[in-house]
Amino acid sequence: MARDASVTRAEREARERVEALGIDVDAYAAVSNIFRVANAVRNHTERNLLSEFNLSFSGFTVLWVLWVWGPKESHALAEESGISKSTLTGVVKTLERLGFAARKPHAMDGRRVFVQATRKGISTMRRIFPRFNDVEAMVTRDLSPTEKDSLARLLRIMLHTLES
Amino acid sequence: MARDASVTRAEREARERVEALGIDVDAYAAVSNIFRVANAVRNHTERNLLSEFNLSFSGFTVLWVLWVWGPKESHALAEESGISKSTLTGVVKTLERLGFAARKPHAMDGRRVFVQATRKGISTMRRIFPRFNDVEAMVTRDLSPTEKDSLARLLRIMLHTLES
DNA sequence: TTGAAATCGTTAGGCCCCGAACGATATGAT
DNA sequence: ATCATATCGTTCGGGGCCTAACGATTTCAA
Repeated sequence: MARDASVTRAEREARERVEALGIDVDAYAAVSNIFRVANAVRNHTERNLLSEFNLSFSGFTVLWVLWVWGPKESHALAEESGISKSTLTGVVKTLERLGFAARKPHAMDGRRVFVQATRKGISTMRRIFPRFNDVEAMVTRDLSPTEKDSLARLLRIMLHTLES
Repeated sequence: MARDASVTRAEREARERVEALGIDVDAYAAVSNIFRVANAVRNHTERNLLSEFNLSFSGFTVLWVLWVWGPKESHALAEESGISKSTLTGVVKTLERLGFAARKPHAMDGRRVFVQATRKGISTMRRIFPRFNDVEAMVTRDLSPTEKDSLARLLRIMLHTLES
């Protein structure tokens, strides 16, 4: 089947409803499709892969960060995972219950806490990540390598805009 | 300032850690950046705009669908909003409490329920949406119109892939 | 016409999500 | 040495998010 880049029905309806308001339609189309894709991929991954390991998407993300970066302090781990400190507290509790991560107090500073992946957490990530990447490859299978690269590049520009 | 499309520190670290595993790096970069941007924009919007109206991002989305499409049955409204039926039940409760939406029983079928935006909901959307679009324009301000269009097009291809 | 099957929206249970407030700890100026 | 200030991670309260199970209703075949 030829790949399909046509505007979805929802998007078309929305355009008509909103056209009169002096809206930046290009910006709307770009951003709303980011949400749609993120939502769809997240749900697909949770249902078809992560549920098998009792991991939420956030749990997976946090464990992934620990795997890539090694032990991290809570505030940095939350920042890197894109969630708040208070959310991280709950997610780490879940990861501890599953045996995937552990807390470690800071030697010099009684306020700080390190979080690290356990051996079980690491070996689990080694099993999950290739399959997670299979999903990433699947959802981008109708894009050429150049287009994937271009997509990532455009999104990176947005990230830098947001950070400034 | 010249716009910045450089690879973020996190992404660079991840690549090094993961390179050995035979990973599709282009797919990884594209998908992970979609999540990063979606997360950042969602949080920014909730904090700086929607909180003013006591709306969550989902509440906004549902109200937006009702505004664009008019009254809808629950299952279709959930589908269109990208959330489950059970989540919708809670979100509509909140919208009702805020006076933005109302339930209406189906005349012929006792199982079905219509949800519609109230006058207050509609007038509120007319105030919010242009400001929401301002955010969309802001986060894409470093992309040319052609690039925004290209971004939306690539994402649409992914959406169609996911739906098939 | 009646009973099994399908289809609604809701509820139950468990986790994620945030901001605000809190207690514990550390820092730094006096 | 002390005490105000800053900075940790956690708790609290209120929503959002899912799947599974449920009650109510409708459909349709026997």
